[in-house]
Amino acid sequence: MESELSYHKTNLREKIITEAAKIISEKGIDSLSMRKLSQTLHISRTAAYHYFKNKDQLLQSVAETGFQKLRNSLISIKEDPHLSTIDIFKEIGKKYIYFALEETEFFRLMFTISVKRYFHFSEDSAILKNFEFSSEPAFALFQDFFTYIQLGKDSNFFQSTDPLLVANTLFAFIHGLAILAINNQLKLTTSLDEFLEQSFDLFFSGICSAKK
Amino acid sequence: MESELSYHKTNLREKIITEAAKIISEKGIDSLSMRKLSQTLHISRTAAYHYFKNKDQLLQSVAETGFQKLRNSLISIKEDPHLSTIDIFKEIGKKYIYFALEETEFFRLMFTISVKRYFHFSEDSAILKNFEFSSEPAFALFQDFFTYIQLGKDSNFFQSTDPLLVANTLFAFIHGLAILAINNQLKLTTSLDEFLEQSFDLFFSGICSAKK
DNA sequence: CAAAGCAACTTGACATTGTCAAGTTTTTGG
DNA sequence: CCAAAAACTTGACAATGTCAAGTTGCTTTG
Repeated sequence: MESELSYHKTNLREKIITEAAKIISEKGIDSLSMRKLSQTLHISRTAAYHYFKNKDQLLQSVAETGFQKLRNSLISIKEDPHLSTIDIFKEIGKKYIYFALEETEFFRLMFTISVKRYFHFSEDSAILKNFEFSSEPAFALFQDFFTYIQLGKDSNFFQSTDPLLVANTLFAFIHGLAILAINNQLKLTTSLDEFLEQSFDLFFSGICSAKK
Repeated sequence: MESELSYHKTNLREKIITEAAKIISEKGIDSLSMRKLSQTLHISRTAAYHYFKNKDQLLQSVAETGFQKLRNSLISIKEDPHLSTIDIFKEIGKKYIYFALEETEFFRLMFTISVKRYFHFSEDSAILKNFEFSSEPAFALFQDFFTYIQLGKDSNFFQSTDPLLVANTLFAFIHGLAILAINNQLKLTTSLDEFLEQSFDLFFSGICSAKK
C-alpha cells in the first residue's frame, strides 16, 4: 500500500521530477533546494540521490520534460490543414515564444542546464568536451524545425537550397525573440502579438532592399 | 600608503568588480563566492557588503561592465570607412557573436542577472514590476543598434518604414545566433564564420520566396 | 586641537544548502 | 526462508550568503 508514510514509494523518480518542475515553475529556480523538495515529498533529504547523481542531473531531467512539453505543443500545429506554409511557421514561432513567456523559469533552465553538462572548467580554462548535440533532447526540437523546413523546401517555399542553413537561421531568430521577450528587452510600441506578426513578415520577406 | 595589509584600500569597489569579473571569466560563475573573492582581495568576508547590498547587486554591477565592453567593441566598427551598409551589419553581428563565444560566462550573466532584479516571485506567481528597459545598460546596446539602423534607413537600405521593428528583428536574430552558438546548438556543416556569412545573407535578402 | 561623528572595514554567528558515508529497511530471486 | 540487492534514512561536514555588533581610521566642527 502506498501512503505518505510508506517506506517505498512507487514512481518516486517521476514524482521528484514532477514536484521539482512544479516548484521551478511556480516559485522560480532559486527556490528549489534538494532539502525542501524532499520535505514536500515526505522523503528524506538524500532520497533523490538514489535516482540522480546530483542536483544538476535532476535539473537536467526536469529540463528534458520541458523540451517534451514544448515539442508537443509545436507538433499540434501541423495537424491544422487550412494553414499556409508561412502561417505554419508563424504559428510555430508564436507557440515557441508564448511557451517561453508562460514557462519562463522552465525555458531558461532548458537552455542553460542542458548545456552545462558538456562544459567543464579546468584549473584556468574552459574545455569543451565531446559535445554531441544529437544526443540532446534539444536536438529533437531542432529536428522538428528541420522537418518542417524540408516540407517547405519541397513546395519551393524557401529561397536557399540548404535546408540546414534555413533551419539554423529560423531557429536563431525565433529563439532570439523568445529570449528577448522574456527578458523584456524588446522595445514595443504595439501589442506583442502584433509585433510578432510584423517581425515574422519582415523576416520571411527579407529585411534589406539592396540586392547582392 | 596602500598595501595589502592596509585597512583602507583605494578604489575597493572597482577592485571587487574587476576581481569578480576575472573569476567569472576564468573559472565560471559557479566558482564565484563572496568569501573566496574576499580572500583573493585580502579583505574580510563581508567587506564587499559595504558597497553592494548583496551578491546579486555585485553581479549586476559586473554585468554592466560587460555591456560596456561589448558596446565598445561594436562602436569601433562604424569608424571603418570602406564598409558597405550590409557589411557593417554583418560585422556587428559577428563581433556580437564572437564576444559571446569568447566571454561566454560573462555574456550569460549579462542576460540573466540584468533581468532578475525586475522580477519578484510572490507566493504563487511571478510578478513583473516597473520594468524600465531604458534604465538598463542593455538598453544602451539596443540604442546603438537602433542608431545604426536609422543610418541604414536614411540610405534606403531597409524595407520596412519602421526602424524600431527592424531593430528588434535584427537584435533578436543576432542575439539568437549568439545564444545558440555558445550553447553549441547550431548544426554546422561548415566553419562558424562561413555559416554566419551565409545566414546573414539569407536574413537580409529574405528567407522566403513566396510573396504576400 | 580635542571630541564627535561618520565611513570603512572586521569578527562572530547562524541558517541554509549540497552531498558523502554508513547505516537501516524493504523487496526480490533462488 | 534466506541472502543479496534495491530503496531508503540518519549523521555529519564543509561551503556559502549575510545579519548584527563591534573596531579602526579619517574628517569635520566646536
